[in-house]
Amino acid sequence: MDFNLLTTTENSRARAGVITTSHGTIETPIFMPVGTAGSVKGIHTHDLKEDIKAQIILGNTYHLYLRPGTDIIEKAGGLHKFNRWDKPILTDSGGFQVFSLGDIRKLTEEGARFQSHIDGSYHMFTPENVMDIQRTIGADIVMAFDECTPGNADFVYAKKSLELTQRWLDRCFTRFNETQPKYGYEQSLFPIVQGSTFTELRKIAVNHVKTFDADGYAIGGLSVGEPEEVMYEITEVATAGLPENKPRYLMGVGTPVNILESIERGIDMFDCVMPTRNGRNGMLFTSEGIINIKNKKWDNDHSPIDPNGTSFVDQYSKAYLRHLIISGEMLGSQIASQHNLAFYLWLVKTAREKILNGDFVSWKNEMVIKLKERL
RNA sequence: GGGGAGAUACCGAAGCGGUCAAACGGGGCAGACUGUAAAUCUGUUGGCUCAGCCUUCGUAGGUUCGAAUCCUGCUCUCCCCA
Repeated sequence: MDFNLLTTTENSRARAGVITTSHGTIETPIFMPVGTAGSVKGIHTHDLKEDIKAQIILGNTYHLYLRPGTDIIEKAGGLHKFNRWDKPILTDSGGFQVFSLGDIRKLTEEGARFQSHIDGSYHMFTPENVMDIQRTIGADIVMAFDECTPGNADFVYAKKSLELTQRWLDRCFTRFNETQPKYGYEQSLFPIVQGSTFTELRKIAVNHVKTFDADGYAIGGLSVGEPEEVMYEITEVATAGLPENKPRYLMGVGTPVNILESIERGIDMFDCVMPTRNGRNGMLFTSEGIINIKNKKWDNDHSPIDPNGTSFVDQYSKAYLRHLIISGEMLGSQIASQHNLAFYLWLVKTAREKILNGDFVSWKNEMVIKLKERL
């Protein structure tokens, strides 16, 4: 994998670049739609590619391991073949599930013992087997197995948690480096910077991950309950310390505003369930502001969902989409998800253009005001 | 013609003398959602000059300190037998 940093802006840390992988290039900053169980919920890969213009999508180690199971994915020839997505894929390691599954898991030095949310069966994730599973899934970018520290953790816990993540990272790289890709193309391992809301810990984490000459670096443990200003502050601390010539990935973020603010702070890659999950639940992100399409005021509004939208679904009317969502029609979820994803991709693409043109910051400041508006 | 059952808030449906403005579902309205245990979850749903008051349980009366709940008349629905 290769990263070519094209430009940085003078009055901010925002940057534009190109990542080259075995499955094609990714123009950064980029948003990566989340396809947890091997599918971006409700969206065909055809539309992902042709309409939404996604360049890379996510899969999830935990979910794919439990179902359908790595043996089936291996038999398929890897996730790209299994789900018919021939562009880059990134898999999350399951670290976030270790965090979000709460009381059905237990952390030890060895790894995370957890119960399947599907059938309650017991499983063990270790840095080693998570690397092996991700080798089998065959993602272009695989994530280190970490503990996603809660946003409200105290210093003592956060420090302990970071140290565990660091020891696990060493083991991840050791295993990763002693194994080979299974399908003939290169894979890259991204370490994850933890340290919760503590600047001091984040700096330690950054210095640690830098000791590995990784193809890219992720920042995790944000947007997990801490105040937004803290998230921005920590993002800034992290990007300031990370290598310039490698992509930086802010995991799990976020709202359109979060994304623009984080691009300004030097982030290149994002993923978030928000466009799809909130879309299914009736929330639309548009260039004019946020729409809750379930609200009664749209019931007789026959204007397009987003007149400036780039997706073909944007020509459906608000009244029709409201009807579909209210009626529980699956097409409603699909249209809303597709619109939101197309909007997110438009947003990062436009941000990129503005960075390349040198007028990112002024554009961003205007956009942020609009994007916060509730229509 | 004879016998029986029933009418409760937007809909369905509990309640069967006080703790009932009335359970529960649905529908309506609103909110939440950030590396997806989410096509999920939460709140609210008679009115008002709102820690109180007013109007509501088919309808008109009655019994009672007190009724959606008991009694009588009326109206309407449904079922069975002729």
